[in-house]
Amino acid sequence: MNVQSETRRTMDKRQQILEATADLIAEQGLHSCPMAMVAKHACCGAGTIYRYFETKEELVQQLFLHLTEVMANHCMNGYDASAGVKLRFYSFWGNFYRYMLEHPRNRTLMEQLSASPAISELQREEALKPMNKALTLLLAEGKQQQLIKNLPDEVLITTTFGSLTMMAKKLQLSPQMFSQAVQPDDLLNLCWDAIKA
Amino acid sequence: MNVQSETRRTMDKRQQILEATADLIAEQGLHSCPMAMVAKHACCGAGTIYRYFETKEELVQQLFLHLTEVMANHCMNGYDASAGVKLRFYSFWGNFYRYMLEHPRNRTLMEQLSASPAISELQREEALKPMNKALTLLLAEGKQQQLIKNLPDEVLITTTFGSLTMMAKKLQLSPQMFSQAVQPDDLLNLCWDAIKA
DNA sequence: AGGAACAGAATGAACGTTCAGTCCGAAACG
DNA sequence: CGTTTCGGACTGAACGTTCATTCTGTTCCT
Repeated sequence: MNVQSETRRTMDKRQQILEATADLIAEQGLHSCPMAMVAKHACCGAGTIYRYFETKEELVQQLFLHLTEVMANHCMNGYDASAGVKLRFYSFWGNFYRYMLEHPRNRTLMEQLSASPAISELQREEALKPMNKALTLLLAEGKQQQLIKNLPDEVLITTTFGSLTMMAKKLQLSPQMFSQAVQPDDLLNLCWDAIKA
Repeated sequence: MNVQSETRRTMDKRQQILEATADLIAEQGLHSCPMAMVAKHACCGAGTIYRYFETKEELVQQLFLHLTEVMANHCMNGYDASAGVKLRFYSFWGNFYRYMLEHPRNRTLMEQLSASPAISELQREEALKPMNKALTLLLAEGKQQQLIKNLPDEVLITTTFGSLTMMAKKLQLSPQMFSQAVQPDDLLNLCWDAIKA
């Protein structure tokens, strides 16, 4: 058996366990997802999980890293680094917002894990670095062209991130509170108005 | 013993237990705050807690309600319902943001409890209703005067709330990421620009 | 004295983790 | 080619720990 298929076989079960964990945490919360139930949902014995993850804590951390990576990739979908500042802003954050809306399970998970002490702040920062790289370039260009407020990048990123995240959360948890449909473009306009000079 | 002092005496111990719970959850997270430790920090026996709260779950819910109420009150500090729209906006959200910055423990708590299945979405909505009442009036007036975008109130509130909440969180958890000091007024300007027509 | 409030040891359930044994495919051997 | 041996992936019952909750005896107040 070559390395490739060995890796594949291993990855598959690992992936099953990660998926099972994701489903359970999203549905019931971190504290009511016993390893025995993860095992059941992943169709394996409890002991098997420990062949792939040293502890439950590590399992959860790996899940978080996996999620973040997938999300960051979605944000960069069709991102044209040579396009204009405003267009790139809409592309990036539009991808982000749509991802959150279309993957409520993952949205819930990221929220739960981001609030949990199971994930250290350092891990969170590390996981988001790739996302921030593209944004830093974007904002630098925007500031230079005087399109964007001259505030620290972290402020511009954090406020936009916060707005869209909270909106996606509200729409998922209390859709009945929104009498009219909410257009993603309205939100992006709102975020753009916030940071534009 | 009259009703008043009976209430007072009871409230004091109840309060101690709530405070102890708040400290422990904020420091270690919901899952690592055993009742025995709550009792120790509240300087009482474990059994005593059950004289004031039926279960741990109820204790946590009461804590959440208490926190929300205190915070909502702070937001209304010095709120002059007859002042102009923009001024009221700055007053309300300025109070909110400052409260979050100055009470990091409570901020962390609200975040943890808001993400936890221990608190139902219904409870969360109920708790925030008083806050929303003032804001609804404010936004209606702003829209009428064409100062504010004609979007659903929930959108305007949620995005502002999200921005400020996320900023307070970032500043608390990763202060080193902000090279320059962040002026609250800069943030409020940013939020105002977001929602202004 | 009598009753309410309290403390903390006792209880039992739930959970993460371990480990002794099973299973299965691949190599080694006849 | 058929049989045996081997190794490691896998299982799930069992273990020890931790925790919420209860219970029983004690203290405090009137």
